[in-house]
Amino acid sequence: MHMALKFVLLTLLDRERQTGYEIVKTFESAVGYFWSASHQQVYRELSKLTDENLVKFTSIKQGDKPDKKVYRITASGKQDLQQWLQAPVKASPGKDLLLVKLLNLRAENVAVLLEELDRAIKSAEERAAVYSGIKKTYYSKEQRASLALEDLALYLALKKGIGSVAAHIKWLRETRAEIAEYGQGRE
Amino acid sequence: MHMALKFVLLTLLDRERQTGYEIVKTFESAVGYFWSASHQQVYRELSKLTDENLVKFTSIKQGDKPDKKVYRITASGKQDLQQWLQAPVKASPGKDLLLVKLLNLRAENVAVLLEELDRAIKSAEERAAVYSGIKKTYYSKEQRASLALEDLALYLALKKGIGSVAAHIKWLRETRAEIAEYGQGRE
DNA sequence: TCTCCATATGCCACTAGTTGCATAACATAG
DNA sequence: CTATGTTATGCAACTAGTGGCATATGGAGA
Repeated sequence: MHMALKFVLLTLLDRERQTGYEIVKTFESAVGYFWSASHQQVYRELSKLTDENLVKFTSIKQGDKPDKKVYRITASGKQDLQQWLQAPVKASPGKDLLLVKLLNLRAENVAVLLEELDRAIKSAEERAAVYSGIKKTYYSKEQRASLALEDLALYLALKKGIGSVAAHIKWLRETRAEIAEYGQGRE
Repeated sequence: MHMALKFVLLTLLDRERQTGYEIVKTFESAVGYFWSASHQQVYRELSKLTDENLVKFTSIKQGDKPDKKVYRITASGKQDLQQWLQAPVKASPGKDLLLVKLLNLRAENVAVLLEELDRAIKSAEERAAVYSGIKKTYYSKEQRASLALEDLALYLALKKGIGSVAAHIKWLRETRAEIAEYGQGRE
């Protein structure tokens, strides 16, 4: 079983009617933190989903802009989506090139790997700050108290992001310290 | 810049000479927690790396088993690897189908999503137990004290795994509780 | 004019990943 | 004998992902 993008698109179109362009924009914003796909992929998949009658579109002429196709999920599409929801998600083992780089750890590579870790720390801290800002702006205590069930997912995704980036920063710092200590002559 | 598997293979062959089969086995054990590739991919890539003179192999006849090719990295390969080490790693935004599923959150899907979360909690707890067992078996305090620099990477990978699975379990539990609370009629 | 940006869609060629199949050598169990 | 497992390698077909190119409509700036 694969076809993950299919179900991502069905999910998004189940929430609201959208153009391919809007979906691509979604992947560049909120959803982009936990899914992404190029516009070529999106249009390719939408075309297939249309052929399979899982979605349909309405063409709309826009005077000031190019024409657009607004897609919506069909009843068949809803069925497929519901079946997918019932099926267990297979967790995909991640790929972490930073850890691969650390496999190259030996005396002559210590400096370059410490640089990599410093970059990673900086980048992770920036990401943590972004998440924190999003939380403050969109999910204050009051805003969270009035969140509808349908709007909870993005908040939960944010919480996951916050928790995992914090754990990552913790690990990065400890790793950096441990390697720097080896570099000091421990080995 | 892509070709990630290329550098994973160069890294592994820089550490020790190996057959394609051994590399695949590596992806099924320790390294598999942070990288993976099918045997078809491995052989395809090894073939390309050989054509590009980044690795070379020695064919060995084995009486009781099929012949094998033992690969090793060339000087060119080492150069390529070193250049890659100097270059910043691009963090790839993850893909999280569980979060995509949560986008389907509404009253009629609460039960099925709670089931999914329960499965995820169970699975994550099992993974945490595996990591804990590995730490206890291979990385006791004494063993860690005598770890060579070259052997640190797998320990650091384990630490990362432990930290991130803990954060994940925390989030899963909080998420489950929050959704169950909505299901109790908060909405 | 060109370049960049926005909205909007699409084709093409290639790489990376997946799945199925295959061969060769051995072993064990039913 | 078949089935399963191991060690060992490889081909083929397909899907998923990436990067480049393109068109169409508009805008702004150098």
